[in-house]
Amino acid sequence: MKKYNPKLIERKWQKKWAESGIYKDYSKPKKFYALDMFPYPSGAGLHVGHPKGYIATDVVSRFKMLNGFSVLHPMGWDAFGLPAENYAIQNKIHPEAAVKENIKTFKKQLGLFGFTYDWDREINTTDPEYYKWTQWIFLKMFEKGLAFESDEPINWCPSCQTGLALEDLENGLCERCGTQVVQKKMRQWVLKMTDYADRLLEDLDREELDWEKSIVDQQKNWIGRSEGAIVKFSIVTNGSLASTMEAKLPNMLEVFTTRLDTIFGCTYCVVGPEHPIIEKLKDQIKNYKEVEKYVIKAQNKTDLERTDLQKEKTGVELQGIRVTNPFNNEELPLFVADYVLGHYGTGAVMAVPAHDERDFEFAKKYKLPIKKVILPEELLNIPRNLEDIAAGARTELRVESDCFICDGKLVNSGKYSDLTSEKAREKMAAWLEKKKIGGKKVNYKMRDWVFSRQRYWGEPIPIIHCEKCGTVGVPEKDLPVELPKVEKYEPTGTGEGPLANIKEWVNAECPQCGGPGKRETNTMPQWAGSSWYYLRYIDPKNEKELVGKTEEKKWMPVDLYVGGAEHATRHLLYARFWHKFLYDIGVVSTKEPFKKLVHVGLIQGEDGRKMSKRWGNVINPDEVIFEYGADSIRLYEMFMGPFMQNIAWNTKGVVGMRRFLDKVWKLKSVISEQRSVNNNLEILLHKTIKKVTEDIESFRFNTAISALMIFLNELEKQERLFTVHCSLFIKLLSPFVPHIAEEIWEKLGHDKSIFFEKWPEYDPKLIKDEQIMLVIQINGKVRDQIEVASGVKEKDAKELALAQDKIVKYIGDSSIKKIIFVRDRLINFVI
RNA sequence: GGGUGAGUGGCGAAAUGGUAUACGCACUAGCCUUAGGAGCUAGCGGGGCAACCCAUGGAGGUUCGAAUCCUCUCUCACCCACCA
Repeated sequence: MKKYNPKLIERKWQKKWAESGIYKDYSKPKKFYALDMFPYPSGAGLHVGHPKGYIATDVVSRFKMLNGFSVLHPMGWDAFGLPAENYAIQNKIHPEAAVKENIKTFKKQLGLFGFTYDWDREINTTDPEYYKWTQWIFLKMFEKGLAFESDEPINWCPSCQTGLALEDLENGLCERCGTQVVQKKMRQWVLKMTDYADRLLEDLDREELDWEKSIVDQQKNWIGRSEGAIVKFSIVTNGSLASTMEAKLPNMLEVFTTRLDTIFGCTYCVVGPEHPIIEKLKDQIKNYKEVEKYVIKAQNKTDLERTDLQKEKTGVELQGIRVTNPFNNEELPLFVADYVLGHYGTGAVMAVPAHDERDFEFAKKYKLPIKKVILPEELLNIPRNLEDIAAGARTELRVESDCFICDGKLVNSGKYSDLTSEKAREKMAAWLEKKKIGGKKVNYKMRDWVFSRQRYWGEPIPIIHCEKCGTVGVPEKDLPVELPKVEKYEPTGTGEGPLANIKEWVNAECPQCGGPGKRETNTMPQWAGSSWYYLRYIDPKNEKELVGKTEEKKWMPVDLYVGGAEHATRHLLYARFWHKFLYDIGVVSTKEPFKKLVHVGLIQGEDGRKMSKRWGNVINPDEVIFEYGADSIRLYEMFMGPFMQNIAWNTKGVVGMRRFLDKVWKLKSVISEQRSVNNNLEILLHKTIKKVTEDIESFRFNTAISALMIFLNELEKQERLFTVHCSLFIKLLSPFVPHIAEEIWEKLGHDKSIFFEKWPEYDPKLIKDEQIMLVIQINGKVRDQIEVASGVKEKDAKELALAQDKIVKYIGDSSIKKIIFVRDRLINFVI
């Protein structure tokens, strides 16, 4: 018998699979679309952590094939964007060349694992034939008014020299390079994602959406819907209402609040430093110099400084300006303070120090009045019975500081006093609406998507600026607008993209009037191409449409999507947004793109830290495969623990998997005859079929594999092995370790691939043991166990149990108070 | 500060109200071997000669019975964070 030699076997089968194209049978009636988050091909190549998710989708894909599904399992490259470009700049290669090189490496590395990818469907986001459609989607959004130009200040990374979306920040630092982001006012393309906020939120609760709770919660949190109200405070300047229409001065200050019930406790109002009212009322503000100084200082602060929770709150009163609370006509001071954010709500708030911690802090510092208008309900119904107090009935009653931020009952609130917070909010909002000075309003934390980057390596935005016609979309027939090949592509830092330097590219005819125009020089962000790629796999060669209708209907939605949890609020939100837009314009037929979403846990370095060059703890899969074989690493990564959990790599673990496969390999030589007998092994086999089937379906690969190991251990104890047992066992193993499974299958005398076989079904009659071990407990403690026929009745079990010496001894003279009998499991005597 | 999840042998972990520690790694002893980063056999939570007792971060509770459910508490990880 030859030794198990994974190198030979794996090369042989990978070649055979590629030649025969067994994975490309898309003719079966049932479909399954298995998708991995495609990688961006970095220069470092794959480490052992990357393939974990890919292995899982491959296991499920093969499992589904065996269960009679047509399986679409594609792979491609997300190659635009900052990481690829920064890598190219650092290594002084053109990004296009770098990407080409890196893809080659990645593809070679992935090839070693024996995945079922249909490489005919390979896509690359930097391919003009691909980004033609990315640009097409942008144009459609532009046509519908969802893509527009804006001059709002945005987050600017001084190191990457580009604007960033809110989603690209980590604690106010650039997510890519860690540089502090600054606010910069500049012309930007923005996608109106907030128009879809409600649908993005609501559809997360759709029944057919089988997503992990943590990711659903993260998205909900990010979208951040909050129901509140707008209240208009009238503005009083120098003692009179500022409604002189001639001067066009604003006469109302709009604030947003979720706690309208606390409005009688409002003792001042605050606007953020960005608020336009400051500029507009500058002549009325007595201390304008001081105010201006504060505003400039606040604007120069980085986001990190400004949002630092530890820092003390600061602000300046706008002297000469007062605002009036419409509910009680009280005149209140107005402040500017940078704890109020310009971009959320109306950029202005009513401050209620008694019931908001931030206002409380500010009011204490500036000695502003604090007026209580909400009391905890418990305080109003103090229990008469002192014993209740002793019993802890009032543990809920805790007023730790003078600031009470929960709902309760209103006091000192005019006709609204004695109402609960919830009721008061309803009534007050209704009153505001009646008086036309505000009303209910829903706000979102999520902001529109800042969609332009001042960089070279991205999809050109297909827009031409014409002096006469303004911004004009490039006609569909002229797509793609190809990214020009240039020598110099470093960022300019001026706010224009590097493309601005290429005169012959920039100057273009206006598609509308034929006059001189200039091309848009900003490019799209990294996330553009990945926002719809799953659709292109379905119909990658289609030149006329983004995706053909028939093909789209056949494959969508994606049945299984596997990837890292870090994409919960960016890629997954952007993709859902684009998908909903494509649904609205009739390109796709499903409301949501991804049916089941599973996130893959990180594989950390052997030192428990994140695998990275910096720590020198990177494990290269090529070397592991060279040493132990692809099947061993596949098996190990699925066995190492719960799929979603982060776990440190341990090469010793791969050794164990190799030992297991060595034993599997040896089995084939001792198979003696083809016969089935009904014995314990048969029962175990059917139990194993059940367990492996269920575990693969629910992503519990680790326990599926352990069941297979238990079965092998049992097989090894047998004197004679029967072909039927071994065949079924190999089939169960095949999704995990396809190469060795094929080889053994062939050696067993089959001339067709094991993946043309049918997945084994268990016999429900066989998974019931005939004899079971019945546990005997006394007062819940295990004291003995007896072998009895399964399905034994309580009466018989009791008799048998009470006949055991040990039990007799334990019970002694005590009387049995109660007997608990759990069928086929235990009998418990309470004495 | 908010959200989510998790704490079980030397290590990765299993068990979702019913025999805690399956399976794998590491380790120990023995066999085989010129040798072993190979293979085989046995052992492997702690204590005890034993009968047994004690153990799932900690403290209570519910239950005939709790790693699992409830209350409090400690620790760790990830995500969000002045969102009014």
